[in-house]
Amino acid sequence: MYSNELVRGTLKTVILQLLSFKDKMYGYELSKEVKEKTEGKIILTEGALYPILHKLEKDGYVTTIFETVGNRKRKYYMLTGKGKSHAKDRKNELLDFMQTMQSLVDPKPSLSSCI
Amino acid sequence: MYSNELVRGTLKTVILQLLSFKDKMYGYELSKEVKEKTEGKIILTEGALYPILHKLEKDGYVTTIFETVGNRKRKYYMLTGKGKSHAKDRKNELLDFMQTMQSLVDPKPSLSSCI
DNA sequence: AACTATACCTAAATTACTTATGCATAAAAA
DNA sequence: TTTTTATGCATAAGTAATTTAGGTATAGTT
Repeated sequence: MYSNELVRGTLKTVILQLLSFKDKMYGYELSKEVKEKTEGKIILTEGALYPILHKLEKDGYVTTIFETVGNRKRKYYMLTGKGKSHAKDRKNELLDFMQTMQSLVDPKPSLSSCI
Repeated sequence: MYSNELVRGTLKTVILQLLSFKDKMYGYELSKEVKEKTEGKIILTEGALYPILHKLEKDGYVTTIFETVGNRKRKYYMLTGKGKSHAKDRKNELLDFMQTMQSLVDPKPSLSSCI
């Protein structure tokens, strides 16, 4: 588990990115996916998740539909055109930021991450 | 300029890392260095900087000495042994986190960053 | 004379979260 | 059979790292 300060601020970008990989996703699914894909190192709690999703909808980045799958009601989120564009921007900003941070804390990085 | 959310949470790590590169640094110097090294993309404001430095001192990660250089009083910060160890830990956590984020938002990264 | 740079500091406000709680259904374990 | 775990949604109070805005002082620049 990473310290909260580090994860704070990246969650919206993560959600936007995961939504861009699929046609639609629901909240619980997003929560599970983040946990699985990060091997439990990043936990997207419900208290963070749902307010972010609601804000994305309010800002016009996602639209929603309810679907009932085997007696379970799910609220699916889908990126709008504006949302897809926003997701790309946020991703590019994050990648740029991480490169800047790399050069700042590790001026002479190893090439171990390269094939 | 990156969005505040993104930078928020990384500043303490950045400061610890910059301090680990030199024997001693003072506040204003840290502020200038972050701005220069990131080409203005990360601004370490005084309202963030000084509280962080004071907390680092309180927590025993740095010690301080005052020096007067040409009528200007500077407060120099130096990492303690504990501070050096902490700086390494924070750096490793940040690098680990960034790798996790990379794989999360960019599952098939380009190799453009490799030589 | 006013502005910019150097150099330190603090305090109120913001905000993205954490923690805690609530509701409902279904499957698994005790 | 009763309780825990998993699924699925949601909100609300509290926390803490900042931002924003202010203060003090000296020195060089316009």
